[in-house]
Amino acid sequence: MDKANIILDAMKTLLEQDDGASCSVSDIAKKAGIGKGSIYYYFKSKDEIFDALVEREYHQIIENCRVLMNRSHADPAQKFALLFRSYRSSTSLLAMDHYLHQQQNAAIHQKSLAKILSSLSPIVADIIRQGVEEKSFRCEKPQETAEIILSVYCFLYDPGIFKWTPEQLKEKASALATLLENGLSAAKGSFQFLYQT
Amino acid sequence: MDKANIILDAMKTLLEQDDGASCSVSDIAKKAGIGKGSIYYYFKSKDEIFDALVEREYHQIIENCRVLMNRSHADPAQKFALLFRSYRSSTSLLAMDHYLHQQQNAAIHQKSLAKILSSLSPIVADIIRQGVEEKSFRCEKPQETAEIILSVYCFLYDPGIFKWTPEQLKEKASALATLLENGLSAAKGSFQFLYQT
DNA sequence: TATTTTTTCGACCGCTGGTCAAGTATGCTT
DNA sequence: AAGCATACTTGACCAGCGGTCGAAAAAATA
Repeated sequence: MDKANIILDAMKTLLEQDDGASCSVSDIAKKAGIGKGSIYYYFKSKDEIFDALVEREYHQIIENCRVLMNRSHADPAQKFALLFRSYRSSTSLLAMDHYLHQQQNAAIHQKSLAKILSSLSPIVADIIRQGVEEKSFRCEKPQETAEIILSVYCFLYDPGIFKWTPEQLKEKASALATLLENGLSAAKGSFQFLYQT
Repeated sequence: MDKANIILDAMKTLLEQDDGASCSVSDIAKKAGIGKGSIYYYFKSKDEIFDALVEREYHQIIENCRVLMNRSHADPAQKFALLFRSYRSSTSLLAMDHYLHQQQNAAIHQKSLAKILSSLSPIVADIIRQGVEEKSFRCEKPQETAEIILSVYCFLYDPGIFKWTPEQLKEKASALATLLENGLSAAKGSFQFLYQT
């Protein structure tokens, strides 16, 4: 296997340890079974390792979402729900996700949120465009609107940033659903899936 | 003056310098004209100094916003614009902002964003409620809706997370304005202030 | 085989946030 | 004034960090 990927695996393993283990470059080297200097032969900084890991871990998930959307012939509102559920279940399998929500991993967490938003937003934008074509939505700026929706999802719903109760989350989801239904001139109930589990 | 505030002043001064990066505890001590050990007599960690500074600096800004809103008798849309501009100009004076947008400070950055959102959302919610009373808005969940608006503002517009060009920012602001106008059933153009200037 | 190129390595560097025993200033009690 | 306790100050010191580097080993090329 690629040496770079061995390093990424080592880091991932460290991030998944629940004791909140430190994740220094030396630790990564030790876990990967190589010298610390070798790390810097493949990556030029620790930040670059972070970036590469985020890139690698989320790539497959995003790709699955993309394929799912391309294959689906459902109406836009249903596609929204489908995408939402697919993404939800994928990330819940990602053990790393849970550990990103710890204070000490705030930097990589932030990067991964940015990656998710920029990768998913074109997919969401396509759904909105389809909705506009089929006259079930009205929206002049699908890409930007998608980013707005996702930023709420990434930020406000993030358990690492806010500690909402399930009831509070439901209220927020319901408010978002209403805002979107009116904001996109969609049929009432189109976004019910957001707060129904 | 309070010793703790002298320390905070020293840190603030350092953060306001162009290079910004060098802000070690030793630097703070030197600037404050005290020994490094004394810092730890008043704060138990560097993070705690950060927290105290964020708390101190944002408290006044938020308070100003609150007073401004209480005194204003404008209609809700104008209040929105007023709040938006007041907050914008206040934070632009806050040189600290730049420091928060560096990788290594992601944790405290996240904390300050959360603080901003939870402090400002009740104020925004009150504006929405006023709009509902005056029939210029329609909204069932003002508090949650306020949080949604602010989370877009805190996350998507954050220069530490995303590197949008001014043009891109304007597009997003315009999309948000449209979404809010429709989402709150507000008059067209109510949220123009978001993307003008 | 000889020579060049790629890869590995850990001692080392400057710097960080944080600790601590020792010392000084302050104010209270008698 | 003297004795004493408490509040405060200090910089040398520490472990650990991300990152560097020259030397050595391994692999590729001739």
